Amino acid sequence: MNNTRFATALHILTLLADSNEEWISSEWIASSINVNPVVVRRELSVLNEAGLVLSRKGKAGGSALAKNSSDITLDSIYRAVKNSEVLGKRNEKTNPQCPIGKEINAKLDGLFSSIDDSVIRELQGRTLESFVAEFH
Amino acid sequence: MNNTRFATALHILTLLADSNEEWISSEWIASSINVNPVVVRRELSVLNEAGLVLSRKGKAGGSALAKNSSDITLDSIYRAVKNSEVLGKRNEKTNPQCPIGKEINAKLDGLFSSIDDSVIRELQGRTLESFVAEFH
DNA sequence: TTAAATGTAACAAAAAATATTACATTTAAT
DNA sequence: ATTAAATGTAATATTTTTTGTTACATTTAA
Repeated sequence: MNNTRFATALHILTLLADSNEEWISSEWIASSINVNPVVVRRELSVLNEAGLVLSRKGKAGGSALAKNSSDITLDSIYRAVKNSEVLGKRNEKTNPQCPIGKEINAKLDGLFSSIDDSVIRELQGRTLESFVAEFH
Repeated sequence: MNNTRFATALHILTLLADSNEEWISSEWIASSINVNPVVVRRELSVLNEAGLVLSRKGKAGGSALAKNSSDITLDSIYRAVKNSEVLGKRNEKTNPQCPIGKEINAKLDGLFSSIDDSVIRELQGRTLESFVAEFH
């Protein structure tokens, strides 16, 4: 994760959680994050697929949380936006002639996914509600 | 971490651990990983700074582990190569007019570093020796 | 019918990661 | 001493990833 997707997604959800059931526009969200509205809509679309937000089109459209912020744990956000593993990428063309090169990616698979799992577990213990509660 | 640096570093160290005290060349390491030797030398230099490997120049030069593989925990490798946080980057230009935009990066700091810490702890429990032992 | 919103494709630009070239320096061995 | 083989590293190029932008079809409330 060398990108801003998690920060963007959590920012979006924090605004929605803080908006008293109002449907807020991507334009408005974008101005808080200070990124292009299209970037926000793209992320909203991902969060929608993950079942975290609802959106509606048309005049008076916008987005809102799909469930209570106490029922949204941070791991679901992470999972929705994650596009790489914690320990990064493997070298894909390791030498099959070399005993180490031949096997290392299989070994890395186990390590990489167990580290990823530990992050997921850590995030499962935190809710959007408690994150939002940190703001006053 | 959306790069191959951890995989590359661990590959290098695995080869060194497996090499019976021989000093092996970056050329040889590169052919196992299948990357450019300069990439290997750059990473060796980082691992050297971290106190994990020794290198010597000249004919019959090469690299070797600086300490026993049982004394190398994976977190030291991770720390040496890590150049981004687990949850990625923050949006750097959030809106100071917005109550959320104004504070979110401070809140993310706490979250991001506690997740990073949990990864470090997880990696501390694993040694290079036991990783290498998985190969036969 | 119009205004204001989403949804998304297509493309552009910027940033990050990786590869390559070149060469100075070091050191062992002949 | 000279040579061969290695590291160290700067400079640059290329590729991949990330982010931004433009454009426009579609939806919906007023």
